[in-house]
Order: sequence, then structure tokens, then C-alpha cells
Amino acid sequence: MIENIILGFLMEKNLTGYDIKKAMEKSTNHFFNTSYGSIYPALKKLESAGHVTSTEEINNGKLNKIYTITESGRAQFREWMAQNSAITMIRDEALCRMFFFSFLENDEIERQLNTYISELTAQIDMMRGLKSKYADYDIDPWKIKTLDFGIDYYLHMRDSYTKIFDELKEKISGATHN
Amino acid sequence: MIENIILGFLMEKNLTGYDIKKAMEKSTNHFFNTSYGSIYPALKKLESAGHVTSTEEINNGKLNKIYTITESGRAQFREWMAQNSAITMIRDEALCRMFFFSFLENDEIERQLNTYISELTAQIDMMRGLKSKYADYDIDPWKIKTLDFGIDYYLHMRDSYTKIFDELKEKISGATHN
DNA sequence: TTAACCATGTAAAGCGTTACATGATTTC
DNA sequence: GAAATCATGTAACGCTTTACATGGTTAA
Repeated sequence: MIENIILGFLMEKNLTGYDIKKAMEKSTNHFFNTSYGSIYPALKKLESAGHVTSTEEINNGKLNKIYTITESGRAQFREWMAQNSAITMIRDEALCRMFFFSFLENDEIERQLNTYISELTAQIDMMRGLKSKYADYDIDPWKIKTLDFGIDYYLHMRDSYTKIFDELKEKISGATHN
Repeated sequence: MIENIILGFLMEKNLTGYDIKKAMEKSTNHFFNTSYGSIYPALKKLESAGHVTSTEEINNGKLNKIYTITESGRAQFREWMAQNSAITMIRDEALCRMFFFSFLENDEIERQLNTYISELTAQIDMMRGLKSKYADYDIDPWKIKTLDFGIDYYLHMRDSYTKIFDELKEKISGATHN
């Protein structure tokens, strides 16, 4: 996975490991991100497989190891792109806890849902901010679409948890008034 | 994570490792599932930490190692339940590919979206089937809610991908007719 | 001058899956 | 009699994160 994503970034231009990490932070962060501890070894592996080559430059006194994708790397990337995606499991931590909510008091459940909804709102705001910045200079519509997808995703999550929160509130007030 | 989920299952009744796996398959499968290779070592770890105890029985000639949660296990579980959930990243494989869709031909993109939408539909149908079975005998409303959440989640995913599919179709036909 | 950032990498540890190994019982 | 299911466990492997290690430049 990570190797194919790296190849994808290198399809467009030559980059250093550091550049790749920064590019991910700017564009794929909400659905794919990884650490230097994964990127550098992956680049080494790609190089020994012949999918990338590297040239070293010194810019401003700093070493720059610039990676270039090879024809075999392009072939590998295209092969990966042609594969069907398997549907992904949810694995949402909040959902795991919800499964066991019967072990919590209602006010604690309320508190948790509330906190989680706030965090989702923060995430949505952050991503909307990103989108407004991107509108100017990133033209690839598919990359914009992944951002929109992410915003819609978190909006849906917030709606779902808000609905659950409201239902709980109603149930509590119903129980108190009777 | 897995250890806390196991403790959660043991909060309700004593179970063997095998039982836990089967219980997960029936109830948490769409947002949490794991293999025996994770469950048995986790149970061992929980036992040496004093969070569970085990008794061995032979039923129908088969060894049954039945695990019981201890007071310290209950405390550990409650502590985990009281923590706030961190929001989870998407990490959807199809979304990773979409990011690089500009490297694919339109008909290949169409094919992939179509396949993925079908798989989402199959998942939705499967979960709806599960829900209709559950309606009878599982009473905990929170557990039902995680199922509903999952169904809504996959419905939202299907809507999102269908919207993208329709937009692409429209763009193609628009381009051909001019 | 100090913090932040640029830049590359390794090592340890954790987590999880897959495959392997074993053997009994039950159902078709 | 074969296949499926019950039942427990280990070993190898892979992937990823976190922490560590190093050292230069730039901006406050």
C-alpha cells in the first residue's frame, strides 16, 4: 500500500522522502498518512526493486536524496491502480465503546457523545479550511473530490452521532417526566 | 484495544476464546473483528495481568477453557470505557485509488466505481439481513444501534460513490455530445 | 541564541494476520 | 466416510509507530 502511494506521488514529479511526507500532509492526510519511519525504508525497498532511482544533491548545505520513478515503477503503479478495492471495515473507536454503552451511566454517555461530536466538528472545519485554500492552485478534480469525500464523510459521522445523542436526550427527558 | 473488547464480552458472561470469536462474528464484525491468533494470546496476557481467570472443563470430549473476568478486569474495562475516543482516519482503499484516478482512463474508473458500489450494496444487504435476525432476541438497544450505524455508514458510502459515478457519466456524455 | 524547520535514517516495540499443527465430535 | 465444526494454541511474517540519533539552516 504505502509503496504504491509513494509511486503515485513520484508519477508527477521527483521528490525526496521529506517532500513525500509533506505532500501527504497537505493532500492525503485525512485518508492516508504515515511516518518517516515508514517512508524511508519503503523508498529503499522500492530502489532495490528497481522501481525508483535516486540522485543526491546538496542544496543550501543540506543533503537532498531525490527519487525518480522508473519504467518498472510506473508499470507497478499502473498494475496496482487497475486492481479492485476491497471494502474497508469501519474500526471506529467510538463505535467500539458504543457497543458497550449499557455499562455506562446516561450522563457519561452524553458527555462522551458530546465530546466526540465537537471533535468531528473541528475536523470538518479544518478540512473546509483546507478546501478553500486548495480551490486556487490544485487543479486535479480527483484530488479535490477526495477532500469533498472526506468532508461529507465527517458530516455524515457527525449527523449519525448527533442523532444518537438527540435520541438519548429525548429518552432521558421522557423518563424523568413520567 | 482487543483486550478491552474481550473484557467487554466477559462482563456479560464467562466465555472461551472460541466463544469470544463467534460472539464477535455475530455482533461486532462490521467494526471490529480479529483472529484466534490475536484472541488466545490476548487472553493469556489478560490472565497473567490478573484481569481474568480460567477454568478448564471437558464437554463432549472437548477441552473448554472458560474465562471469567476479575474485579481488576472490571476496573480496567470501566477505565477504558471512561476514556474519550479519538476520531478515526478514513483509510479507505478505494479513496486512495481515487486520489490517483487522473492516471486511469474514464472507462476503467467507471468499471472500478461500479464494482465497488456493487460490493457496498452486498454489504448493506448482508447487514440488513443480520438486523432482521437480531430484532428477535438481542435486546440491548446500544448493540442494535451499532448495527444501524453500520448500515447507515455503508449507505452513505454508496451514495457518495454513486454521486461520483453519476458525475463522471455526465461529464463523459457531455464531452461526447459537443 | 534559541526555537523551528529541513533532512535522513535506524532500532525497538507493538499489533495483527496468515499459516501451521493438532485432534475431537457432529452432521450429511 | 467425508466434511464441517468445535477447540486451542504457536510461529513466522509484515506493517507501522515511536523513539532515538544526527546535523545543518533559517527566522524570531
